Parts: sequence; structure tokens; C-alpha cells
Amino acid sequence: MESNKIDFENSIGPWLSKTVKILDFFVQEYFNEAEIDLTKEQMIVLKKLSFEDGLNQNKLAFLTLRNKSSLTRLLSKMETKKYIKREQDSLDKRIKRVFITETGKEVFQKSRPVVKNIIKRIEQNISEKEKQEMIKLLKKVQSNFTSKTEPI
Amino acid sequence: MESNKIDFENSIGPWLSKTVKILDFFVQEYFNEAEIDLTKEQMIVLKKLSFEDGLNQNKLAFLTLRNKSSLTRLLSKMETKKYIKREQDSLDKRIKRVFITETGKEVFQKSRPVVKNIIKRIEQNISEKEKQEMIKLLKKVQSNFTSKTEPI
DNA sequence: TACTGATAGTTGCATATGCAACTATCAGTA
DNA sequence: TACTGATAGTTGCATATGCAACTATCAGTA
Repeated sequence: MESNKIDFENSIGPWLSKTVKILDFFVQEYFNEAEIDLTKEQMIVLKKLSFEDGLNQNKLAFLTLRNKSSLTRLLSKMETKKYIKREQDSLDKRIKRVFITETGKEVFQKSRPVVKNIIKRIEQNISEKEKQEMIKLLKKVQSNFTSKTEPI
Repeated sequence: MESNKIDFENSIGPWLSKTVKILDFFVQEYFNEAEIDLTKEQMIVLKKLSFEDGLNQNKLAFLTLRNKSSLTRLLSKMETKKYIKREQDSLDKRIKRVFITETGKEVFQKSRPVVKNIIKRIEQNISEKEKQEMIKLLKKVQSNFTSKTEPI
């Protein structure tokens, strides 16, 4: 009967993992080809800052689903590359506010069309209806683990 | 008109990324709680070896979607933990065959019910039909990048 | 004002990853 | 047999990640 066996081929988890792994690989490949000196992770940070500049690190870590220690080190590298700068908050000296620099804005803008191409390729043979269905289901999966369901 | 803006909230990519990130987090949490001394990556290696023992590293790297250098180091750690052992092929001395040990089998067996619980939680409020639809769509996404579409 | 618990960010340690350059070995050919 | 290109695995370097322990600061209270 084998009722206790896990049917991996018919479980969503491994399919999701593999799909994202493939996507991650191609994002990096597209960036390298376009000579965009960004990792996917750094791009996401710039994306959040473009949406709302001057976020503190805690908030930024939360928004990008990162441990605050990971974010600290990610930001250090981005600061070295002059993509962001950090400023101590004048009212609460514990807080550091993170700002995107002009250089950061430039590289982010440069990455936009590339990201757009990737998205196009991802959704190449997927209809609008299927896309909405997919997002609906991903939200469902997320809601099984956390109450917050948002894209990254 | 803003026709050049990317509608991230309606793109599959970021939703996929975030979902997998959440899943990865919970897999590790479930493993820790059950005192299973495995990372998700190590578990996947054991899974592949359980299915087919004695694979060479190249093949194993391919199956687990890893660079062969990453696999080398992953295996080194697993060898230290006595989960696997490596043996030089007698015919082709370049090849190392990877075998799961008894300890490896034990920890893998111990992880099965935990993985099963995670899968249950993932698919909690998802119907069989939706599950199949999801997998179908994930295959489509994968096929936009690679001809091989399999779960990991 | 002095203490106490909470909060923001950093650092040490461990794991994981890919690229490029490397070593060892093989397989086919001059 | 000697060379040549291909293949399997390793190592150096760089990036990214989380946990736990840490420092600095804050906010509220005795």
C-alpha cells in the first residue's frame, strides 16, 4: 500500500524549490550579460529603497525577509560599492537609516529593463488568467505559514 | 501611461521567490524542532542517494542543481557527519562514487515524517485540482528556461 | 538620578553557493 | 608510446545566510 511514502513528484514544495533555483540562476546570468554589477539580493534592497528611501535596517531586513545580521553585511558591501549610504538617526542614535545613492539609482535603473525581460520570459507561455491563478495559489501557500502574503 | 513600469505585484517571479524563502525557513525550523541534524540541502542529497546510491559527484551535482564545487564541500561536511562516504571508482580513478551510510539512512528516515508534515502544511488548503494546476504552471515556467522539468 | 528591560545594529562562527583556475586521469590519435 | 583534448573533482576567492552573544542606546520606572 505504501501509504506512508511521500509522493515528491506530486508535492508542490520540491517543484517550487527547483523553479526558483532555475530563476535565480538566470537572473544572475542576465545581470552578468548586461554587465550589471548587482546580485539579486542587492537588487531587491535597491528596489525597496526606491520605493521608500531612508528605511532603517530593521525594517529593511523585515521587508526583504532577511536576518538583520545578513542585512548588515549585505549593506556593507553595497556601501563599499557606493550604492547606498547609512546615516545615524538624529533622534534615536540606535537607528541607522539607509539611503540609495545616485550611483545606486543608476545601477537600479539599468537593471529594470533586464528584470523586465526576465519577467517576460518567465510568463512567456502563461496566460493572464493562469498568472492570476498562480499568484492566488502562492498566496494560499504563504498563508499556511504566515499571515502576511506579499511578493518580495 | 507608465507602460514601462514593471508591475511587481502582478509578476510571478517575486511571489515565487518569497514563497520559497518562507518554505526554506520553516523546513529548517521543523528540522531543528525535531532535532534532525540536517540542512535542507543535505536532506536533498540523502534523498537522491536513497533513490539511487553510488552516484558520482558530477551526476549528483546535476541532479541537485548545484555547481560541482558546492557539492564537493557539501559532501565533505556530510562525510564528517558520517552521513555519506565517498569511494574512488575502480575503473575510472577520476570518479568518486557517493554512498549513503547507515547513519545517513537513519537520519533520512527520521526526517521523512517531518517532511511529510511540512508538505501537509504547504498543501493544507489547496485542493488536488489546484495542486495539479500549480505543478502544471511551474513546469511551464521551468520550460521557459530549460528543457528539463522535474521537481528537485 | 539610577536601574531595568527592550530595541537596533554588529560580530563570531558555521553553512552554502558559483566562477575560475587547478590537478589527476582518461580516451583517442599521431 | 607520446601528445592532446576532455572529464571529474578540488581549492581560492567572493558573496550570502542565520543564530547567538555582544555593544550602544533608549524608554519607562523606582
